[in-house]
This record gives sequence, C-alpha cells and structure tokens, in this order.
Amino acid sequence: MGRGKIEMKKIENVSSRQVTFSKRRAGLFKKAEELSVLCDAEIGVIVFSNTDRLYKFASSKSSMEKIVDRYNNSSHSSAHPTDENMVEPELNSLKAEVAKLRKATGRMMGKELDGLDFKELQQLEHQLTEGILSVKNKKEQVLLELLEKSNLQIEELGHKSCNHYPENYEAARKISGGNSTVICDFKSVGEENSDTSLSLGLSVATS
Amino acid sequence: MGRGKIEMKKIENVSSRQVTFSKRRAGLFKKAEELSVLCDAEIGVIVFSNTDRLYKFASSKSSMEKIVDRYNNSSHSSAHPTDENMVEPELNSLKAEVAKLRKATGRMMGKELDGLDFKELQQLEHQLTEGILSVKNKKEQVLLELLEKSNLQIEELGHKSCNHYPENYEAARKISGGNSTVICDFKSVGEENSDTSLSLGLSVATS
DNA sequence: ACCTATTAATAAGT
DNA sequence: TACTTATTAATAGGT
Repeated sequence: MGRGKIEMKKIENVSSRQVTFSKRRAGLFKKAEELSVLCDAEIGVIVFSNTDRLYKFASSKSSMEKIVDRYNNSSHSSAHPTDENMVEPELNSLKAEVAKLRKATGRMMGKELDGLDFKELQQLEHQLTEGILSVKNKKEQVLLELLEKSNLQIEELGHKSCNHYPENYEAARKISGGNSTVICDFKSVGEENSDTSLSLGLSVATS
Repeated sequence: MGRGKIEMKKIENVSSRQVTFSKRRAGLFKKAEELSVLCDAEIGVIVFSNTDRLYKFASSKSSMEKIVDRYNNSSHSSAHPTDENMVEPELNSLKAEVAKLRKATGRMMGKELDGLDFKELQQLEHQLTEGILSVKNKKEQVLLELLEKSNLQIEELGHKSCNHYPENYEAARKISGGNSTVICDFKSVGEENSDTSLSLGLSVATS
C-alpha cells in the first residue's frame, strides 16, 4: 500500500528503515487502539527497535504493568491448545469452578440441600458414608503407626534403662514430638465427640 | 475500509463484534510481524478479549517471556514485583481457592488423607458425620413432603372416584411427576446401598 | 512533515 | 467459519 509493494524482508537502507519504522509503529498502535475500543479488549504492545529503544502501547483504562501481570498470571497455568495464538478461558471458568466446588463442599457439610431431590440426597449420603469409612480407616492406620513407633521406643528405653544416660532419654522423647506418653494421649483424643471448631482448610467453603 | 466506515466505539452486536475481533486481531498480528521483519524489531502483542481469553503474538526469534523480561528490565526499573502482584491477584487467588476446594472435597470423599494427623482426621470425620446428619434430616423432610402430597392426591382421587373422568385422573398423576405410585418408588429407592455413580456436580473434585 | 498513487485491510453480505 | 467484494485505510516513495 504505497507507490508500489515492498518485499517482506529487512529494509537495508537505514534512513528509509527508520521512516518505515516510525510510520508502521504508529499504524500498529492505532490498530491496537481501534481493536481495543471496537471489541472491548485489553491490549498491550511492546516494541524494541533494532536500536534497542522501547516503544509501548497499552489500551486505555489499562497500563502495560497490569497487562503484563495479567499475562504472567494466566499464561503459566494451562497448556498449549491448538494454535500459536493459544486461548485461555481462565477467569470465568475458574469462577465457575469455584462456585461449583463451594456448592459441593457446602452440600457435603450439610448446607444448601434445598434443591436436591430424594435420589440426589441418597447419593450424597452414600458419598459421605464412603468418605467416613476412608477417614476411619486412615485414622486406624495412623494410630497403628503411632502405636508401633511408641512400642519401639519403649523397647529401646527398656534396653537402656540399666545405664544412666538421662540425656539419651530426653532425646528419645523428642523423637515422638513430646508424645511419648502415648497411651494417655490416645485416651484424650480417641473419642468421637471432639467438638473442636473445624478448619481443615474448609473455611472458604462456609463463607 | 470495508463496505462503509464504522464508528470507533464498542460494537454492541455480539456476533459482529466477535467477527471483527477475529479479523482485526489477525490484522494486528500481521502488522506486528511485518514491522518486526521490515525493521528488525522485537515485538510482543498481548490481547485479552472481553471474554478474558488471551491471544498473544511474539516476533519470531523471540518469545513473549523474553519480551516481557526485557520490558521489565528496560527503562523503568521501578517495577515492584510484590506490589504488582497485588494489583491483579484475581487469577492467582482464584486458582489457589480452586486448589483448596478441590483438596477439601477430595478429603471429604476420603481421598488425599495422607498429610493429615490424627486430630485432623477426627475433625474431618466429625464434619462428615454432621453432613450425613443434615442429609438424613433433609431426606426425611423430602419424604414427608412427598408422602403428604401423595396422601392429598389419594384423597382427591377417592372423592372423584364416583364420577367417570379419566382425563382428570391423568392430570392429577402428572402433578407428582409420574410418581403417583409413591410407595413402590420409596421401596425401590429407599435403601442405603444405592451404588449409582455419584455426580452431584462433584466430578470436578475427583478429576 | 506533507502528498497521493497504490496496495492492503476489512465491513457487510453470503 | 470461510469466501467475496465494494470501500475505506495505511503507507511507499517523493517533496
């Protein structure tokens, strides 16, 4: 688009390259501005000239810093779909997922059950029952491990009880995190009615 | 440059905005490529659509990461990465929340229990127990409502059984969603061992 | 910077 | 989404 077409390769004449750089850079920024206005897009353009000079454009309402931040936050998360100009649904889908997960956790905690019919409630109950089963099994496993550890400890202490090394005894106690009186601890914690306020990283789901 | 000029303001028609976005985005990237080739410049273009999708262009020989790095290192060294991260924490915090919620739902379904100690397991079990209690109560409530509805229906049918209006009968059946044979339905669904694959909007949490 | 012949981009329609 | 084409917009080369 000019008094003739030009080859798409580096312009060797320095001054005409500089002129073209100025003109086309202005054109590029104008196109970016138009696109951002017409289509309500957030656009940033970064240009380093061959003389290492920086020129930048950021759509109004934004700034290059914001755009670069947004870019850094989004592009490092999901994979390369099809094109070189890959696409990311990020924000909206994440929000949707958060809403979904909140509803799910809420239901599992017995909240927001109003929309569910009988069958769905039954499925939910089944799911919770399975969850409890897994948790009980895990609890048992943890207790067995603790018990074994404690027994080993007792055994060691028994072997060393004939010689007088109180410093060794203290060191051994520390291995179990101060819980070498295991049997007492089991009693204090082994009942089902622990009414502690629950906060297993679930506080977000209740808010 | 088209079959008429257009106003430089946001295109309100969604589909024509989308078409224009595609075309002009392609045009913008082409212009950027041409400028980079003709003038040996390093160019990056970042475009976020109004639907939050990311499109990017980086001149060949480079990458957006390089360009952004070079931009951050360039002229304005006043970049406070910590402050900038606080400007748009939206994506990151959403991602963090999704991860948190996924972990929470996973644990409630009895998965990913490995990091938890005994007390946490006990809290989790307690939470699940409360959840089940709520679900059971809700189930009872739903059943009572269904029962009441059915009884009303039976009563009405009893009153009308003397006159012969089969069309009314059919209409009445439809009110309960085809479940007017409620007692049979209760039997088929009223047991605890429904092993149906569970999908109460929780599939995201298991993936 | 400006000018303008010429090419390139694209709006609207299909 | 892809193709067509009338029209506008960008710009190459010159001043």
